[in-house]
Amino acid sequence: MLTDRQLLILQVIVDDFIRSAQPVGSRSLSKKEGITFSSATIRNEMADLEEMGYLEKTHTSSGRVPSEKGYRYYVDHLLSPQVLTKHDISVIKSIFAEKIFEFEKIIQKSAKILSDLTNYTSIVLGPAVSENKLKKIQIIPLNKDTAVAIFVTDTGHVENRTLSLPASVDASDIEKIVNILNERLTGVPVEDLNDKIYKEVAVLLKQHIHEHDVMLHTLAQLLKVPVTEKLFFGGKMNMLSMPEFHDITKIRNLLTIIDQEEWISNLRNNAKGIHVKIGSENNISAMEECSLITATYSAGDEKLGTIAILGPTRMEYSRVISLLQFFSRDLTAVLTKLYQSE
Amino acid sequence: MLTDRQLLILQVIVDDFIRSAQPVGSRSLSKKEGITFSSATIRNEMADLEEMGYLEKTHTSSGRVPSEKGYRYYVDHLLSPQVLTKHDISVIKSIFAEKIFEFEKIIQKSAKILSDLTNYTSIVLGPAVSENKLKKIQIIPLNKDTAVAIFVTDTGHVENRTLSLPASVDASDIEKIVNILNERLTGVPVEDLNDKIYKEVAVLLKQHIHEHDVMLHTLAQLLKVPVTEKLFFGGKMNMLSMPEFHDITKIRNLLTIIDQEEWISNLRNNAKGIHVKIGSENNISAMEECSLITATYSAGDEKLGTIAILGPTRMEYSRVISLLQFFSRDLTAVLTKLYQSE
DNA sequence: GTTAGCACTCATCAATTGAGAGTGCTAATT
DNA sequence: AATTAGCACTCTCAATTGATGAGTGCTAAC
Repeated sequence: MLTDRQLLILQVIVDDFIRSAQPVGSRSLSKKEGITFSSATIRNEMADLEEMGYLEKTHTSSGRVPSEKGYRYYVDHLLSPQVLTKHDISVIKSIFAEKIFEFEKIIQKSAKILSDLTNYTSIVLGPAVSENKLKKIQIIPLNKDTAVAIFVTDTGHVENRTLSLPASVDASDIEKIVNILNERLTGVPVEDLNDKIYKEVAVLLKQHIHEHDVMLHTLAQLLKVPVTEKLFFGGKMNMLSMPEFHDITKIRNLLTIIDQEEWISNLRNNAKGIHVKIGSENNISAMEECSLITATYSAGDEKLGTIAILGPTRMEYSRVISLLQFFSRDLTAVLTKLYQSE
Repeated sequence: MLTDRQLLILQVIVDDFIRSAQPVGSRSLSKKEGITFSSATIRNEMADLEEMGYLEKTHTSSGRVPSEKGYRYYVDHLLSPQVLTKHDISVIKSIFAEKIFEFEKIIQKSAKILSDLTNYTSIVLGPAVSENKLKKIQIIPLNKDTAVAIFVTDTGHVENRTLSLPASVDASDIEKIVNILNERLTGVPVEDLNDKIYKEVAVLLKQHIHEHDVMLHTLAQLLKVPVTEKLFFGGKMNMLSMPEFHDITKIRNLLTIIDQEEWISNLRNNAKGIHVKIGSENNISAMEECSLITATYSAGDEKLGTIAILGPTRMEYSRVISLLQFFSRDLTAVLTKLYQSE
């Protein structure tokens, strides 16, 4: 167990390192406010903290730097919640100031503002479309053998696909198909559409449409294409200013990873609330020097999406957590009000 | 005017510098194949070329580097068209191999493949939506005071907006509105929609709809939001590997510019054919060490979009131009075949 | 238990050096 | 008159050195 003095020293080291990105030495530490003991004492304590794995040295005679374990302890036990400034609050409120409510615009703006406020990279995930329920399907012919299929979900998400029509299918057929689809598929979650098509729609198509097998195949093809999940970034380039990423190859790896959407979609599975992943906890080698703080937002009780801030492990945890907390609460309030009118 | 020997020297210097990124000295040049004169002669010629502005020195006793003027001359007069390898050709052909024709997918894939083939950054612009003609408008209510408006254009582009409905507007009103809109606006270029709404639709709304003024205002609001032009990037991070961009701040400026879409939309105004912009010809300070090669693609005679490759001024002009030429011809052929069936 | 003191380590910076690649100029060669 | 060999000179780059300073660990004194 850590003594009070060790906790204090750990906290001050982490705070200082977060601010300066420089290893913290015993002498400079001893001069800090609130530190009443000498540098020698601090050295002894530091040695103990290092042995326990909370601190590290960059080379034999450098100051100490927090280890991942150190950050983890700091986040779990030593974090003093930061009070947001009036400016922070007003900037966040400004996101919701616009009159026309366009969900996509809101989360896009959120990504921008969160990265500006933190100077880190922000990632905002929209509601998982695959869980949305279908509201309406339309098929709009463009010319004699191409058409656009449009799917609208209950949250207002619009998905569209181009399809090629069999030569023998005419306008009245399409009308019939669209009617069947809407009748059978309205209210069905997007992820179940493919199933339903085969189970329920196939039979009806057979009864009413000449080229039912070709059409069935075409429709199924359309639904195979994964839906475009809404996803916005802010401040991708902020990482370039961090001293820990002065190395071109590191930056390259990191930015390349950021652009890959696989790991991001995993964020959707996060439980409600705020989560902090530090360094290797992210399980991605290019992100070993990064921390990721995620929060969720909801409408009523239903979790809709996720907001994340990506920064160096030397991240302002306290500030970012406060910002995310405040932002997610605000966004949830707005969305709850909006959707309860349904 | 330049002598044949000066032309030869200029060409070899540019070729060599493109390959190595190292200043070219007279001695190493004299050993090159096809060079039959001594290093001293070359030094004299180099001095002349420098005086005329085709070459530069990085410092007093370094080798020579092509100047912008040098590159310009090289591109305009010395370029030997590069023959594409079988591999290049088959990779490009593979873009069009898929059966389902989804335009967006094709240009997205094109961006990826062009950046892989060149190791530069590729930018692919879809057809200018604002010139598309409206095919169909739909308004789909989500709940009692929100709805989604969907616009489909003749090229199959789908644009959607969320709108809030005045309380007094009911389903039958919406149906009427949609009918009026479709009757009056089908075939109208997207960029003229706003005009037409006021000129023609306003009157009709007044006759048939109670809340015509609110609805008119809402509709006009919707059309004010700029359309989302299709735009895809490939290999943004390729620039990080170029020796000329080893400097973090340069990279930061460049990547930040790339992400801004203003300058890219200007590319739409390009005339048909291939264009090369070298360094400061781009009129963007962060791109002073970059060249941009653009090509257009069409369907039949109608220009649809633009493809661009962004690389360092020390770019493999010959290869990139050949690739773009081949690619744009192929894409145009595919699109022409597709749209002539209308 | 705490701290002063000291020997020691290591990074960083500036100055120095030598090698190498390159130039410009001049004088000799063709 | 054009070309080239030769040479002095310039500049970069990498390696070396030494001084400085921030830091540590340990020991002995408080």
